[in-house]
Amino acid sequence: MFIGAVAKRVGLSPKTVRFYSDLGLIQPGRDQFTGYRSYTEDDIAKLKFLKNARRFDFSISECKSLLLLNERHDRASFEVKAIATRKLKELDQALDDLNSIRAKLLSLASSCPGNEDPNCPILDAIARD
Amino acid sequence: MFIGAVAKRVGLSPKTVRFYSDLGLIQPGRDQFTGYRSYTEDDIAKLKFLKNARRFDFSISECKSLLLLNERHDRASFEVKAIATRKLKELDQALDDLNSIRAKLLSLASSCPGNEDPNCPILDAIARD
DNA sequence: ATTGACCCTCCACTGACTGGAAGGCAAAAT
DNA sequence: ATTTTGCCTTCCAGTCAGTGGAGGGTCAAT
Repeated sequence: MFIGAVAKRVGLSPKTVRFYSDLGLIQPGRDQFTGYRSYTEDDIAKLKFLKNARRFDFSISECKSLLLLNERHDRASFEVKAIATRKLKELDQALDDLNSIRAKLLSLASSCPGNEDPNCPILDAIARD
Repeated sequence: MFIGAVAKRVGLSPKTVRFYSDLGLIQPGRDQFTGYRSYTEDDIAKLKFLKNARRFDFSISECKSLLLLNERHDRASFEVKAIATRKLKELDQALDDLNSIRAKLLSLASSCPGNEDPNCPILDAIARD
């Protein structure tokens, strides 16, 4: 199957699929006459795996590791869990940061009249030394 | 004041301060003989403003708008509040996304034994079509 | 005279793509 | 028969907000 049809089936853009093949995450064959990238069902399964892994905010590099673990049948589940746990920590950190920002901004926005008047506690807070 | 001292006082790297002057966010004068960027107290206040605004996840472009509003004394507070409210929506969206990711990943990680065994529900979930 | 601490500009890199130009190939519409 | 369309290819540039480094000028102290 060629890249356009593959992309549609997997739910990625052809650009992204090409990008993943440039990175060596997937090694599609080539049509002997046209030079088109040619994907097997196995390649397509890997692309789906990548798409799903990316949705968990795993980096490309982490996705590569997970892909390898998925193929390595003598893996240990703790190897996978370690990656997931590290990602969870990152997510928790990011959530804490965003929550803190959100709370501060919400409080400032709430105290801002939002009228024609120039006086604005949001600007005051940002300008505060 | 020159860029190194300014950066220290504001809490940004000299690179970043230079970057902001390249973007035209701040227009420091130049030392007539050395060509060094030369910052007034006003410039330093603006840099602090930028640093604080960036901490709220405002983009550089939004920071520029906020900076202009802060200087424009005939502004209306609703102009500022509109930017803040839009950012709050973005933050809420990002938080929802992250929370959903986190919940799914946590549930998967919890169901993974994390032992020497190859069987792993995390990989199973990612590989699932 | 030289060292060290500043400063300058310019280029390249990050991550994960996206957009677009320029061109090849094959089938379908005119 | 020709043109259009719709694939596909490669390569270059841009996104965002910086960071890192090379190569070189300036200044005070040693």
